[in-house]
Amino acid sequence: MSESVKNENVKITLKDGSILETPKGTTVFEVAKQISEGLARNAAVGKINGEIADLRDEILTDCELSILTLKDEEGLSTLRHTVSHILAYAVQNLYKGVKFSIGPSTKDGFYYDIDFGDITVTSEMLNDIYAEMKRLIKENHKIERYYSTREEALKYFTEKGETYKVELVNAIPENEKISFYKMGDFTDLCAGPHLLSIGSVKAFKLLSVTGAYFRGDSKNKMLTRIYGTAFSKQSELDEYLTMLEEAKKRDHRKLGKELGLFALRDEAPGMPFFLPKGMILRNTLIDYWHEVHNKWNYLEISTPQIMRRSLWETSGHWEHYHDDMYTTVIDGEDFAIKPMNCPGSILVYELDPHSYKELPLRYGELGRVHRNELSGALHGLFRVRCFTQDDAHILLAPEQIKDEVVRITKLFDEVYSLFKLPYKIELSTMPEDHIGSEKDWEIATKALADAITGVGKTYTINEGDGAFYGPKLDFHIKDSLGRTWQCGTIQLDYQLPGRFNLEYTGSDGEKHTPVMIHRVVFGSVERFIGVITEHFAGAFPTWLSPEQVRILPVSDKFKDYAESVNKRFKELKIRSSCDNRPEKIGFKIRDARLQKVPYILVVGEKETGNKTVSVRTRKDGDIGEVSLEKFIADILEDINTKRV
RNA sequence: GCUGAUGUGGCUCAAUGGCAGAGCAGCUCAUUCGUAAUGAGCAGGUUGUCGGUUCGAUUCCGACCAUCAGCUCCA
Repeated sequence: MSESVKNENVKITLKDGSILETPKGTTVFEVAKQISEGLARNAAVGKINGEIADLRDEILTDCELSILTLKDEEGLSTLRHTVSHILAYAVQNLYKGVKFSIGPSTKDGFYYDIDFGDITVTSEMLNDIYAEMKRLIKENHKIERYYSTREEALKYFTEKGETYKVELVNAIPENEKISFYKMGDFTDLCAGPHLLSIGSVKAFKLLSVTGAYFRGDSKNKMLTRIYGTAFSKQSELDEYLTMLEEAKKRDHRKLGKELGLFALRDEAPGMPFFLPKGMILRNTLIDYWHEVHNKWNYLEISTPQIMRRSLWETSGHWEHYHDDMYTTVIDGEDFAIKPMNCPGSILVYELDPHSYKELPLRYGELGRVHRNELSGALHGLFRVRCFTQDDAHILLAPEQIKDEVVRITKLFDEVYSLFKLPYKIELSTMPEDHIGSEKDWEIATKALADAITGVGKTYTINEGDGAFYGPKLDFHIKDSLGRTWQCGTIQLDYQLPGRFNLEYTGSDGEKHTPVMIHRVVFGSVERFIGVITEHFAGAFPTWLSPEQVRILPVSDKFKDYAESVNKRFKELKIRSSCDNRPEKIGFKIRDARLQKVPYILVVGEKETGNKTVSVRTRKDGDIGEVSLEKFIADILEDINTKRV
């Protein structure tokens, strides 16, 4: 590599802003080594001009360089990527005749897709593979990078019978270099970057084996995918594994059953039943939604479940969304059960002529939609076929977009903050299957980006993931276990209003076509309930708890006092109940604790005499005797401030 | 939809080519109790559905349905 050096001075701006000048012919890697021997030895990875790169053979002038450690997000993904190659190396050593596909890092770890031929991979085999990986790491193989021509690469993989790799080489665009990484006897096609050597891998685990299609296409052969994860330190790996266990305990499907929130039945796959307690939670959430949307000047509407085919043809859904729609025939004509609420809102807008003075016009709708999701994709409340979008369709003038998106972002912030859910914003751009001109898409995409930058937030770009009618902003919230969920979206739509010939009269007296914004905060009420169930581990904040207080008389003798307290709570609209069963107090407490009731009140002789209650909170346990009035003041404050 | 696994009282889980079992929950009785399980008894099942093999199927085979882990898709 060094013989190809022909650049002038290397002038590098470091992460901290300082500038480093080095003599002619220095590679970035050498600079990196100078800056921090330790870090560079492990990672050999940095960001050059903002792009993540393998530093070992990059020669650049005037670049900005930041060296990554294994703790940085990108450094960690490099580590995981390398571990996936070690996995493949171990498999190559242990099993003959296997063929390799790809082995990338993912958000939480890595995987490698391997064609094991007729062999079924068992968990014992995972143990063997793990042991072999450990052995290889101990041998601390160096990782070397080199390039080859397309012909050489094809020849190499064809001779080895690596048919998947041949396909992968063929898929590499003409102008890109074909790069290989070699560790010991294992050579793999890979764009990198990778660690310098594998000895620095300290903590990894193989997690599961599943099937996955080559290149994600179900027409291709199903390969064996081995999942694993890796961290820079053992303690971080342990923490992650603990988190996985905790997540299992919090599974909303399990909690939903235990707490009596919702149920799924074979008779309606993917269409949840809400049970009395789940209904209280749901209605409380919806009451809050009304409160917020009232405050931000939304007008609530409700539109029909089933509408005529012609409507969906005009909207484009009949053509672009048909596979996901349930259809029916009424009086010999085709109808569709709505998969989206937007066409309904448009019909409402069409009822009257509109002036620019009315805009932005914000229609809110808790619209129940049905989508024919793949049976294999159904999952509790997270992926269902029938759900309620907390939808809104905003019609406005193009020049109002930025301000309106800013307003929506503020509303979102208010809602997510209430649940203590931090979030990240993602901007999705034009997909292949789209309607409208590229020019319109460009304008729309820029408007969204500008609004977010305008409120001082940042976003990442998700190329080609927009809806078919426009670009969108997705809000990914992060729960208490650090998992992310896509909830809110703001979709800009220059297409639908035009398709329906919507108009408003401008200040110039001329007719103009409004722009439409589709947006949801919760995303789906059902899924949001699933998310917060896991986020709070079923211990909902008092304002959301289906049962806020449970009163436990110590024995039958104190039932009357318990009931009088209960009656008082009911008058104050506090959700309470009395556990009058002839059981011991310990038993009743256990039961109330398992149901995650935020306040448990024990009443016996003392409390009856003093007009007090003995309070046991979900959070702090037994906090002793408190006057009834004081308790009422406290719980009302908890509820009214929606304390989390 | 695809690949693989699973399906046994309300729940969690045993067992078996020959009468299906436990714990919890439920019901009854006794206990009236002070901060995470009082005791005794009773009841509860066409083993997901349909078909096949068999003297006999819950067990073996097939189809279907659902669920789970993924792929894919997405709120």
